[in-house]
Amino acid sequence: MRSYKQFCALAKALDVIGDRWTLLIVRELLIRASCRYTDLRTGLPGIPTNLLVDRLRELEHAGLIVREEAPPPIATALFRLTGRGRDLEPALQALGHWGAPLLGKATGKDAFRTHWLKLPLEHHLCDKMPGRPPITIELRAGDEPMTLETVEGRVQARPGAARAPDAVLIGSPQLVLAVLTAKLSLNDAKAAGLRYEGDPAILLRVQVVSASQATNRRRPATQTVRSTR
Amino acid sequence: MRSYKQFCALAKALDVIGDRWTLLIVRELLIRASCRYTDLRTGLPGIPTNLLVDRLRELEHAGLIVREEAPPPIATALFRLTGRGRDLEPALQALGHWGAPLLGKATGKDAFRTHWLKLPLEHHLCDKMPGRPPITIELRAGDEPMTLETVEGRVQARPGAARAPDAVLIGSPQLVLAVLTAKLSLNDAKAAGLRYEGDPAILLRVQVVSASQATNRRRPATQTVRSTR
DNA sequence: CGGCATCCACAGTGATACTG
DNA sequence: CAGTATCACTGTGGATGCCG
Repeated sequence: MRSYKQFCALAKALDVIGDRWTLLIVRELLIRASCRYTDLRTGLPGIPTNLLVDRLRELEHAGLIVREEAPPPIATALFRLTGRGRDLEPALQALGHWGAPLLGKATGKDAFRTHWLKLPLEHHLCDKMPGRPPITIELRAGDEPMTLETVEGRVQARPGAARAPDAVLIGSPQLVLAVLTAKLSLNDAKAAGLRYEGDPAILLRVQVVSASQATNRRRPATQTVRSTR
Repeated sequence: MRSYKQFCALAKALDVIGDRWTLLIVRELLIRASCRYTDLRTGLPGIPTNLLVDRLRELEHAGLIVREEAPPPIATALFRLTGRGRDLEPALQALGHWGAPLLGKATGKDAFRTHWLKLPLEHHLCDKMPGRPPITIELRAGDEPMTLETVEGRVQARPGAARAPDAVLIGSPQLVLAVLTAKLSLNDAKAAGLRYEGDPAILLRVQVVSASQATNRRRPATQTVRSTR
């Protein structure tokens, strides 16, 4: 990408990550921590292979990722974020938060990968009863199942099915997301085609509060405005 | 911009603001609140005129800005952000925060506009002695002076010189920024060419604490800004 | 002068085919 | 599997022209 040649932190950031596809590659690596080339391709439907290679080289050169040559069990190179790359997470979350309303008018023709839910869900959901025994919720909304688990008051998401889930949500990504973020009540979602197995109280325990504000984030000493009211 | 066609909030956000120059236009409107076409051009050195027009139309179509036709005193159209547009500020701040370290290796050939300092400074600085009488600091680092004023524990920046500043910083953008964000001590900065007029204690009152973390943010959800006094 | 529209050379992108 | 190579196309940047 051409540089904007402006002495401005935002412009400098865009000089590095403003290229098409770049932030989506970072998204994949934030979700997976360690990706093979093929993982990236399947997580980035639509990217031309030459662009993926170009971007990986640029990201490596910019110090946001490293390519590691095959630890013995695997016969391929792995890509992972450096600390500097992981530092982009707050910016990605902010952009994702801003973009969330745009998911409403999704055409249904959009590609979807279940693991894309990981960042927004871990960011917005939290365990409201951290004292109780942990729970497990399985989501089936796309190419593969995803499991939510409560851990120390937070909610962690990982790809794969759960062994003995306390609840299971089955439906379109739109519906599953709308229910978890409380934009839709469970009953409304059921009416719209969602299938729910398990005690409805399970859902309430992690469901986001006001559909817009929540705090699941670790976040150092000084915290921003807390929405008490 | 072509859509990524992914059911992902980040991808949807990039569909809207991922185009080249778009976020920099939003930056200008966050700084100025109301811009003429010419203000945008001078605030965006390097942008081709046709691209500016294209982007303004796209932004208007996407509902991030509105163009208002000339309130009588002025004989031109004005552009301003909608609420949806202003909602991008956290994302811009996050990206700017991430990009800040890149300003270190600036070539000196970069363009600079003093008003670009407004967002980062208001975000990072705060008044550590909000009980004391307010103070005023004038910065001279680029095309025009900029004035910092303490208001209710926060620091506000506005373009223009101060009438009776308690301190004046004169030097390159790099130096002025490094001193205010405490990446450089006042003495080191002076040695590097900064000129400082006034009591050094004035600077300490607003200078950022740890060079990385600070909280100056407004945002109790009630209202945005009533900038014009 | 402010606010564009037009033209053109070229770099970046996207789709597909090919290879070690 | 992990890329390279090719090529049509589109978006960008730079210049310049127009008009009230």
